[in-house]
Amino acid sequence: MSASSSHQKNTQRERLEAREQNILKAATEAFSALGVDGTTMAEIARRADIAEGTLYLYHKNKQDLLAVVVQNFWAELTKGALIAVDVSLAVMTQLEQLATYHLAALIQQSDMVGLTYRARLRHGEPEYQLPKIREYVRVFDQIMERGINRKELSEAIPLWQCRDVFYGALEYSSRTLLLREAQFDPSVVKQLLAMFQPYTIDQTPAVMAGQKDTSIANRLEKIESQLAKLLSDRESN
Amino acid sequence: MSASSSHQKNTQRERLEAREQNILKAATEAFSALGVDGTTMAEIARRADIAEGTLYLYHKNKQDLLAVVVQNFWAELTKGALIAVDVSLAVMTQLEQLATYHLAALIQQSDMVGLTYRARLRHGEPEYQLPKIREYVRVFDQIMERGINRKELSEAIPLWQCRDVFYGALEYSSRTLLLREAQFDPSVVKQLLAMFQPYTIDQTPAVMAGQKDTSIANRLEKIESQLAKLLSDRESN
DNA sequence: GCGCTAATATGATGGATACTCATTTATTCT
DNA sequence: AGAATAAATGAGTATCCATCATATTAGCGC
Repeated sequence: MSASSSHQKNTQRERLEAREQNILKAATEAFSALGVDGTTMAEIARRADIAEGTLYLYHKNKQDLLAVVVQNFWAELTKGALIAVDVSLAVMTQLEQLATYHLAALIQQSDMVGLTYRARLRHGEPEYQLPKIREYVRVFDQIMERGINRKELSEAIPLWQCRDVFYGALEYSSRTLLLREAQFDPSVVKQLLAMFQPYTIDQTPAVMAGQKDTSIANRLEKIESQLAKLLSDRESN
Repeated sequence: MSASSSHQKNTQRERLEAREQNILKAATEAFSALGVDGTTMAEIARRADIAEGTLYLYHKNKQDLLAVVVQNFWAELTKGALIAVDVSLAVMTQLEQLATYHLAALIQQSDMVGLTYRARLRHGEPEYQLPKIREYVRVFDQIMERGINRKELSEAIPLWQCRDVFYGALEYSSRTLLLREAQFDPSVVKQLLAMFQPYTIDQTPAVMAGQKDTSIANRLEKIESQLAKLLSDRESN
């Protein structure tokens, strides 16, 4: 019996955890499918197979439950982002990986993005941002910080401004892509990265610059120096 | 009395219009101050000095009233934007004017931006955008279109992608500025414009190009003219 | 001015729902 | 096993959106 009892204790804890997860899953699916206003607490309880009152043992109110759902979404997104980015590669490549992952995720899970807007609107607290979202955005910051540390990115612009342009452009792009019912479009990422090209610092040392470097800045620089040489040669003649 | 009667008819129409405006004003202030969920239809009716039922003669339901409030906001914003932009100036200057106006307005009226997110979330219709918002965004498009027509902007990038980066960056910047409780920051606009510099086509003739211009377009142009000169010299020799 | 019709306004009422709480059920501890 | 504690329940309450039968007002021919 003591073994059975300890086993029961275990399953009890597990059951609580499982119930918590059940509620989260039920709420996520309901909110996602029916919208916040279209989802009643009764419906969530029904889907989680518990009584309505039980919901309030786990979450203070509907708004709180929504916040948990949304936070969970962004936490998962952060996990995925960290996997999608290969830290060993060039920083611009990392940015491309993250941008691609981000844009695709936002489009694919646009309903969750909608819920996010709704969850942010707590009244009273002045423009509060959910911690898990902040954490996600930090993934962008970290890559750019890394770029500066590795001297692959110019320090000319404040990091947060770079991040705002990058992140904001992607977020809005996902909205317009959805509006035109379009799928993920890699050219959006390409163009955005191109705009950051001027702030990159080329890593290939002059010695091993045998292979082509197609960055515009580099090609221009090479042409300019060649021209300058030609002109000075001409003058000396 | 016929004069009085016609006058009354007039004031009657005016009273209807005035009542409409009263409701709009009351709803705007209430939503803005108390949030959507914090505002009851009774409260709006009280502020507009009418009975609750009367509200429904002017607006189908709460969500509809919110939509009207939000649409009105963006319509006003569009008016202001058209005034803030001087069409006779260089396109990049127009973009700077619009960006400045836009960023300042979003920060100053952040509550309305919050309401906008809420109004967009009609369930059923798939990711619908309010027409007045679309109209506002078109102001951005028009400037860029003008830039291409005037050969001040490169056609290299699809216009809508440019617009997305520009608009999205500003929208997100306003959010982060609010989060750090900062005021309007002109450097945000400056930096954003700088990122579009590579896509501008310089208008100043080569003669007055004394001062350094590091834009890629300009450097290219200079190279081209130098090359042309070299070649023509070679031929004449 | 006066009735008649149409338009407009009202607020009591219904229905729905978020949240509470007294009671019941399950689990833990001795 | 039995007391004590924790968890779950669902009927009940307050609130709020939206409706609708009724009341008020305006328009208009005479």
